Amino acid sequence: MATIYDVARQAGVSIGTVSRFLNQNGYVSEAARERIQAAVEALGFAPSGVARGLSSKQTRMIGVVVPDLVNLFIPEVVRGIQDVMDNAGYCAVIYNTDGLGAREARALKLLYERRVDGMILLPPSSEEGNAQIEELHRQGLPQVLLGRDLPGLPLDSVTVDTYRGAVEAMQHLLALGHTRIAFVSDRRLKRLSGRLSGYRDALEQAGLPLDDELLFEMSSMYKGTVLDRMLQVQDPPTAVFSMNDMIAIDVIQEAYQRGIKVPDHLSIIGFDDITFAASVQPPLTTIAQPKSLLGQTAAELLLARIEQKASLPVQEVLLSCQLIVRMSTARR
Amino acid sequence: MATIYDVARQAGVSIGTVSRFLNQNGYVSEAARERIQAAVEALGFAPSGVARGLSSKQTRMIGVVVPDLVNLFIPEVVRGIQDVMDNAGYCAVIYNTDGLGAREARALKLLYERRVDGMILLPPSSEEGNAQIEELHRQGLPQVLLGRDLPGLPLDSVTVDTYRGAVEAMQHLLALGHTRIAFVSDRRLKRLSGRLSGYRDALEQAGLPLDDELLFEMSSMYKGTVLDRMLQVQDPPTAVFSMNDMIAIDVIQEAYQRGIKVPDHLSIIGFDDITFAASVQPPLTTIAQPKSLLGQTAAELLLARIEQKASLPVQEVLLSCQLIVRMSTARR
DNA sequence: CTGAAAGCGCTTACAG
DNA sequence: CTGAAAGCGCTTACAG
Repeated sequence: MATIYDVARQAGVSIGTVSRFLNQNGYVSEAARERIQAAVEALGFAPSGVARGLSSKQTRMIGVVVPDLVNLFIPEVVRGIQDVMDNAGYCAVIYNTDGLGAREARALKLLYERRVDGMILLPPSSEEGNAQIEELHRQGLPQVLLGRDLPGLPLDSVTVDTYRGAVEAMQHLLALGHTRIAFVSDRRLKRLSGRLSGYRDALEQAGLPLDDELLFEMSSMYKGTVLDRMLQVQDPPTAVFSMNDMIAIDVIQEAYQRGIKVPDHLSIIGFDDITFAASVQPPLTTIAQPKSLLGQTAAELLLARIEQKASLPVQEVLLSCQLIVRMSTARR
Repeated sequence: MATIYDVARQAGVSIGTVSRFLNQNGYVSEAARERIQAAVEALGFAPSGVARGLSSKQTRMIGVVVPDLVNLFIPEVVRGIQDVMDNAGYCAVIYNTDGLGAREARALKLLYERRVDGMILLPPSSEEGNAQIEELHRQGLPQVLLGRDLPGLPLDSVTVDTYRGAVEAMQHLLALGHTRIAFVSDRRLKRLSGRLSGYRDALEQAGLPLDDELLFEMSSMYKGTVLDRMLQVQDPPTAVFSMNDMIAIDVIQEAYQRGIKVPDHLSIIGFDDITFAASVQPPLTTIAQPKSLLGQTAAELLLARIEQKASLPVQEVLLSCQLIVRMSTARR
């Protein structure tokens, strides 16, 4: 593999000159330029990012820690991150944690050893992970939180106002005349409490009672029976607010199997607006999260932080959701 | 940021000894061990992967070039790759090409500059990309092709026998008594021709005519009208073999909107078995691809290649598909 | 068991 | 405009 020495020798100049040519900083005479260019091509020379990283103290790599790539939501966020980073000349190293605290801490450590210039961290948060984030922050590593927070640490972050989104989802249902509205959550996503607060507050504001019987949890334990449980409630719900689209789609399917028509007999609204939301039958009414924008914003915050370090004040960006009305909700 | 020099000084040994301790090769006295360990912890020392990479000439990073992360299929494959690589102590740098030849070539070049120890390359292939692959192969970089081939280059590869899968899909439909079977493809996926060949051969073997009128293309241009076009054929199809699940699901939705019952009036079979296939209504009969296994196998081939380089014979692994019968297909 | 030294392939002042 | 030299933080024989 050709090195800068090979190029220098073949072009009859010093490595310093080749370096200046490569980085387009400092002067290089036209004559030298041409010879170097020719040598680079003849040798198929590609400068070593590793050596560069060592001497320049920046790798132009960033770490992205995600809970799961096999989830319709994450890849779109990652896409947004990569688009921005790619443009800025950075590579993204993606690490899966499976939502496990131990793996999160390990991912952070490994990425740090790799000397990434910064990191973007997605949920969920764990104690081990948080401790590691704190440690890295102390070491001066730029980090941006995406969709999660870590009280007490002055870190940049981007979040979606899911509370507001939940309120909007509820207002949509309320405006359609529903008064018995179920909330379906997922045991693993307990932390996403903004949605539940929005559900509660919207109900309260509408002067409706908060009935714990209308709170359901879709766990593997119960899988496939949420709807059954709903129907057993006296004065059963006429509408369902699901904490995410995946769950909403499962409920739609359960309804279909029992001959319950959506939205005629039951209205269902989801959350996220995953790619499939528009393709199910009936197309799902949902609260869209700005997935790509989330990623892009996080990337931009990180870039700014990498370039300015401590001199920049901490930024916390809050993005808003959007109600997408499709066919799964109707007047009661 | 602490370096190996800081650790050595604090522990009262030379950096060579610290290095030996870190890599657990060579002897280090018990006394030295303890002092070094203490110094490492006190300083929060994490050895620089960059410096390591430069001197050891291996970065323990691999590149993964994918067409698109926002596609139910890819993330699962990537997952399989990461699981294996992670275990072997490698990081995966993922690069998106959007299926664009120019971006593919660029991705390869950038990854090479980063001195990844090897790469796994997913479809589609492009001329620019192929030229770059050839160039890198000449430079001695280990590369594994996943789900694609590049005739003429002796590269390791893993592929799924989609031809066989297509034949099985067709045999399933034929066994149900269908004789007029449509094939729906996607303009962007023209290259995935194994499926089409399987469709044709199965028909031929069954002694059925090959009717070009039954070949449809789902392109954005026609989007939403495939079914309409199908119904205009005289003696219209009673079953549809779709080149992938996404398309199959779109067709199901179109059918639903026109009041055509699946599978009563029309049987539909997909390909891939994406996560959602089981969640649509009716649950989709499909040909499952071993997504995670594809990734794992590619990772294992690459690992072997990295360790043994040229001494290993070229390996070409062919994985098989599996028919998953659900509810979208029925007797004619 | 341990240290001194060279080397990995670049960048970056510093002279000239 | 250009070269010589130091340095980035490790690994790896080589002596001892």
